[in-house]
Order: sequence, then C-alpha cells, then structure tokens
Amino acid sequence: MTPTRQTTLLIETIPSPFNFSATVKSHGWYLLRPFVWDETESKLSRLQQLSTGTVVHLQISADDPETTTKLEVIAEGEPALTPEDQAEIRQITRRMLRLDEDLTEFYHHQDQLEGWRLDLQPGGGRLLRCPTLFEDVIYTLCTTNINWAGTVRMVDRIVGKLGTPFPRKPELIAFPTPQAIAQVGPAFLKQETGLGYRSDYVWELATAIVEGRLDLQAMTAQHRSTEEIRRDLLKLKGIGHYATATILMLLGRYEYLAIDSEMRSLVSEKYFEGNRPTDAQIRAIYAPWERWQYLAYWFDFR
DNA sequence: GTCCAGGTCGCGC
DNA sequence: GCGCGACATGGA
Repeated sequence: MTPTRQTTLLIETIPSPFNFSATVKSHGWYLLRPFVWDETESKLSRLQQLSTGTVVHLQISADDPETTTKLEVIAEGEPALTPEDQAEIRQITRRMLRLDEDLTEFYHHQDQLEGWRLDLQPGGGRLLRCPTLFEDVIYTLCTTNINWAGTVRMVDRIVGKLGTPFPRKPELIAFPTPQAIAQVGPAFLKQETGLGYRSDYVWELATAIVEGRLDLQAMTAQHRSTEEIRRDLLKLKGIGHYATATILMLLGRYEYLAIDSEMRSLVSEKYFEGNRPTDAQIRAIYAPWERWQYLAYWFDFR
C-alpha cells in the first residue's frame, strides 16, 4: 500500500479585506457533508475527488480567521499529488471561498443607499460554494420543500451511500460523481437516500451530465447573460424559481431573490407587521439594490 | 391523525 | 401569465 502524502499549499492572492470564518459560515452549506467545520481550530475540511479520480483530504485554515491575509491548504492523498492536482486544488479553494469575486461595487452600493444597515462585517458578503456547480445544484435541490434537518439528512445519505471513500480512512467520503448517481438509478435513490420525489430530478440531472446532454459549465459560462442562464436553469426538472435564484447566487449573480417560506416569514416580520407579503411586495423591498438584491436580503437578516 | 417544511410540476383556465 | 392539487419524507 502506498503511503499517503501530504502537500501544503499557500494561497496569498486573496481579497482585502477577507474574513475566512465569516465566509465559511455565511450560509448553511458548511454544515452539509462532506464539509466539516472545526469551530475551535477555525478549519474547514472536506474529502474531495479530483477530476483525475484522485481523492484528497483538504484542510483549509487562515493566518487569522477574521482578518485573513493568507490561506493554507493541507492536502493529503495517495498517490502523491501531481502539479495538475495541486492546480485543481487551488482552483477549487478559490471557487469555494469566492476569492476571485469583486464585491467592491456591492459595498459602494450600500454606502449610497439611505436607511439601510446590512449586518456585514469587513470582508463579509462571500457565500460559501461547493467545489463544483454540480454539487451546488444537488445541495439546492435538497433544500426544496423540506426543512433544514431534512436537507442535512438527504445530503448525508447521498454522500454516505454513493460517495467515494478515502482509501485509508473510509469514514471520510467525497461527494459522489454524476456517474455514481446515474449508475444506481432513481429507485435506489428513493429507497436509500430519502430523497423522495426528488430522486427523479437528481437522477435525471446526473444522467443528462453523464450522457453529455447537459454541460453545466458551458450553460453557466461567464460570457452568458444572467437571463440566458436563468432560462436554461428553469428548464431543468425540479429547478423552479427559488432554486434558479439560489443557483444564480451561487454563480455570483445576485439580481434575483430566492423567494421561499423562510424569506416570506422574515420579510413579513420585519417589514409587514407579520402580515404575509406578496412576492411583488418582497421584490419591491429589495429593488433599490439592483444587481445585489440577493446579498442585500441575505445580510438584512444576519 | 394532521400539518408543513428555505418548492415544483402539470394541468386547466 | 395564475391558481390548484399532487408529490416523498420525517418531525412537531
């Protein structure tokens, strides 16, 4: 058996200011498997299968969890990591923490709006993402028509039943590939993961990717307009208006609100004296934020 | 047992 | 476009 090899990568090109801890805990994703957050050590870890199939355990930490100027990624895997593996790990880390997203216009927008106080720490506003959009979309599907405990349970089982284990520590499991999900079929998903009627949607998504009918990267490419991407997302089974807006947020496009029961409840209490607002009334509240509406809502209640 | 959860689909209008 | 019932699952 080959020994595991450990590689340490330093990431020094990061936004300023940057808040590692606030970014990780910005929304619920860090509580979903295979993410693990160590609060006392301020360390984010995750088993990850790279595009070559190599499985690595990643541990990300900061020089300072709140006033972060430097990140360290300890990557453990076998066989030893190639330069390409290391480049992919850097890319994954940058995607998860949105290190290449420019929020200066959002911060400026806040300064120019009267009467708004968002709960935004210096370096805040970056919402954690998965290493790949595929995982983000599956997570999102697992938040529809279910409470948070149900989301945690479904993701836990998807990973536990279908993910790729770490050879030396099989209790660590990476998020499954589209192939792994497509292979087992919707009946297995329904029986073993508790996805319920979502099983068909998750299986269809994975199968379309495996068969080359769906290319999430191409579909959401930078040069495409938000409107084009939105129309394509809405065509996916199981992805409606809420999920589309959530996925657009994950892509760094904040002009649509993900209106769900949680938002209705929060907005109702804060702006409508407990009365249920219409969707149009909710949109009107955040309309002044233009292309930053999702972030404005999110940090209106944190 | 009933209701509902950080919704969406397919139908009929 | 809008309103409506159905849809799996598990917890309150």
